[in-house]
Amino acid sequence: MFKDTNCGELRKEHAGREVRLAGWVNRRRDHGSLIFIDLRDRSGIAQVVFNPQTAPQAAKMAENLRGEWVVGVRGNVVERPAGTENSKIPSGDIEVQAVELEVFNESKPPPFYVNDDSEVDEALRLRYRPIYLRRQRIQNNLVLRHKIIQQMRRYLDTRGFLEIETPILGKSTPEGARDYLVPSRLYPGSFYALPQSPQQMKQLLMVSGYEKYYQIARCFRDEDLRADRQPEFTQLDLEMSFVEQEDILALMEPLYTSIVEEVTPSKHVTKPFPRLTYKEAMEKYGSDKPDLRFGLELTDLEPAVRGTQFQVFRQALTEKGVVKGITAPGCAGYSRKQLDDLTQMAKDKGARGLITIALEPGASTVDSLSMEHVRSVAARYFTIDEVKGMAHAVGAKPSDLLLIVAGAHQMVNTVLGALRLEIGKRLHLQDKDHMKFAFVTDFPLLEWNAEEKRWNSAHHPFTMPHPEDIQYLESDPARVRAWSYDLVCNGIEMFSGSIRIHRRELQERIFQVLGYTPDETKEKFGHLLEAFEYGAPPHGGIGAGIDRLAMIMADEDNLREVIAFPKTQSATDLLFGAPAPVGQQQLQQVHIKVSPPEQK
RNA sequence: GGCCCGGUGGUGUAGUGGCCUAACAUAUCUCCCUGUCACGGAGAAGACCGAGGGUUCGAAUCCCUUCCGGGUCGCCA
Repeated sequence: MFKDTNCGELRKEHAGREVRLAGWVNRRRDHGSLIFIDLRDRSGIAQVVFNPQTAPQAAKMAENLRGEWVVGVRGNVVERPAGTENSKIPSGDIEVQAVELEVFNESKPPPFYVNDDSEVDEALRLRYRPIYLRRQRIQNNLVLRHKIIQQMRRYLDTRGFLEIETPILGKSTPEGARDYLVPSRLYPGSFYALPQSPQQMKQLLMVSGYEKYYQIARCFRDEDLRADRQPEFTQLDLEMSFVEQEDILALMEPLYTSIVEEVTPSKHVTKPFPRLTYKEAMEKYGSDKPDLRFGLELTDLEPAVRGTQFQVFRQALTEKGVVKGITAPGCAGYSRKQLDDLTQMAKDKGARGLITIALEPGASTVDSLSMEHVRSVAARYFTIDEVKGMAHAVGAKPSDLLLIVAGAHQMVNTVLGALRLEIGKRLHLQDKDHMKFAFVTDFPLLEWNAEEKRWNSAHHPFTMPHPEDIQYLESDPARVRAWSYDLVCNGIEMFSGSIRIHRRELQERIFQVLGYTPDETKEKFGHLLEAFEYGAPPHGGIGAGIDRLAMIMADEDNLREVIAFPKTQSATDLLFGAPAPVGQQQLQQVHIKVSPPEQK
């Protein structure tokens, strides 16, 4: 070993000891003859002093050191002279007086600063990833990620779970995201697909009697990227036999609370996790993954405006739509521009428009409001009682702003949900140190795909319908609730899971509702259906995004900061240059002929 | 595929029609400095403004095309 001590672990107790350190030159302070080096390794930083009087040769060499050179130092740990301690670093009470210096490797000036957290162009972060990964911040993030995964393994191991690996080379299945394909050399024209998740594999493991399975599984989806979506990502994939929904939730809640408590104790977790049904989530928050760190709930305003003369509301109500609103506290003073921005946002999400009503602070209470305190483009259509009624309903006070959307039920919820988040953001109601988890249950089993004119699985086709609703599978598919559940946190989906179907007949019925012919079903899912004929236990599980969990625990707003080697938004790897063309010979081996894309 | 934002010395920014022969900070190089810790001081070098085309007497700045990065809608069972 070139080192016997980690830089960041040196403390007062080590004074008097001779140590060998090795690491990178984080900073150099050259005082002419005295030279200070901040030496950095994974553990942190230690100050090394080169004194020409005590170690002339090392001091001479030290004059040439520059940032990011890799060096080894032999020296003596001493307490710093009184008054020169540095309280900013843990090893700041001591320093190492160098006796001997060895340069393992020099470094060109790095393409960006390693020793601070300054902004770096994303392309540079990716192009020079090995250097970017030296930064303290991302090292912390990767350590945090490691700890999350360790806690998962620890927790599940003590509860009798087995970690079992499943293949990466699998078979393409319909439904879901676009697959990444891998051509077969031995079978011309045939392809493997990389798993979108090990869903069917883990269900088969249940059939095999493993009862409690998990895996830290890499998943692949060939869809467009987002700040919180990479083409390959990591899931905690988990499945259990002989369980009901309640058993899974009871297992998962302590897992997540223990992760946060162990890994980021400074963050606050609300226990127990609140639960809401999909319906409640949509009605109150306009989202199936609500951010519960703040209120501003959506409220039905129909009772307050039932008799209104305002045509927009009347029409919405006659057409079986709804009128709902939220309060933006203290926003009555919003400018025309700010209101226009909100209106535009509402329109982008599908609303015909947005009704804003500013309650100016002139009145002391809602009841003492008069029309002169009400600022709204629709003011002249409302009676003061209607305004008061709406204000009471959404809990608004003078100086607040009401945002109201009328129209089709679902659209109104979605639009107000987006506005709610926007107001929450503007008013800084999203506390990063609060991990507000919640379970969302009772999702619909199916969703109508208007484009393809057929029913899609809301979760996936293996989800167990609510037993009470099975009778409506064919007659009223939209009415069927699923035995599925999500965990959300701060407006982000943390995991998604369900109780699965374990009987062939029911699974076949579902495929039929999804529009598959018996032949297609047999061809695409025969292996699973067959397995169900040999004693499949009731089972269920989850798939949990590990990258996203790490992201919010690390206070990052982009997945790339918690992944060592991420891809760009256009799914390229700027470090390796992937994807890249391959030679003719390689293509021939896998029987691929490339046809160039059509010219525009 | 649509929409939006960005690309200026190594890095991060400023400059949005003439004052730009492009500014500032930092990094780099040279010299000085024995208690600094984002050390300090003096000096030097370094970009023709992502690329191509156009408008104009004049373009980093306006327009078009294109490349790259980012955000977002669609998409993501």
